[in-house]
Amino acid sequence: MGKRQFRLATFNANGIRARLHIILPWLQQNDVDCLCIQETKVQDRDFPAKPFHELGLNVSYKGQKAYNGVAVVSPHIIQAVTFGFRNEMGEPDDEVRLLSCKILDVDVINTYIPQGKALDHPDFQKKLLWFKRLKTLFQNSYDGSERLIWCGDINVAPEPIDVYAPEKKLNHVCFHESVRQAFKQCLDWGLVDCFRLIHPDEPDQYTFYDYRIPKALERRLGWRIDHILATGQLSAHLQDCHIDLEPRRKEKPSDHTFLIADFEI
DNA sequence: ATGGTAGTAAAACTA
Repeated sequence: MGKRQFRLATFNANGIRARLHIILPWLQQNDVDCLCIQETKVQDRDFPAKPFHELGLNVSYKGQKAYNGVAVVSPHIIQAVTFGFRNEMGEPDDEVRLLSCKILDVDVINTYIPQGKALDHPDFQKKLLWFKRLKTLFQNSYDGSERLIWCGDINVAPEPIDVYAPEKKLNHVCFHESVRQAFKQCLDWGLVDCFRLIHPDEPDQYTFYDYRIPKALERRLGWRIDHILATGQLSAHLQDCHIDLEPRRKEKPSDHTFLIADFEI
């Protein structure tokens, strides 16, 4: 394996058709090997594949009307694409929230994890279960020695430093002790938080700013809920990881930002 | 204590 850079980015688009004015110029200016997108909010027959192809980029995607949807964009061949989990019957489940693929010999798992709605809502139990299913997927499909990246909108702020006013968020579905633990137990399989590896204790580093909070960015009222997690042998070759606030500076800004990691592979 | 905005897609629903 000759040494080369591998740049991966993740972005919750919150409607990919409404974010092309952000995503397409960004792809031209940022040489990524893989961009993972969540919340495309479009069914496959309406997915805007053409503008990506016109930039010489490949794209794999699966979505549904109005909600969810995942996509991967790459200048390389997107290999071994699968969607969702497999149940006991071998049937796929949650296909519009999980895209697995392989790019340049790096295994990539792009996820949009359920937000959970409320602690006492059935969706929150589904969210907790998601982390168990993911750990099982890691255990069953990988041996830990691969170059594996799990990324996406994880909908968890892992530590108090990862959200504003954490003392007021203890019963929030993205910060409750149970969900933070579920996330951590998943990482225990053998994954490292790339952002915190580079920036161990930098506060006010957020990937999401709620539209409903006026001047959230200026007031630093955000969450670090989008993540890039890498296996040991990959994280050992992590060169950089940073949040790109470009989507917030455009007209029609997005509520999430780009998170970017550079590896040497 | 509640609502604040945005996307999808056609009235709510999700975040």
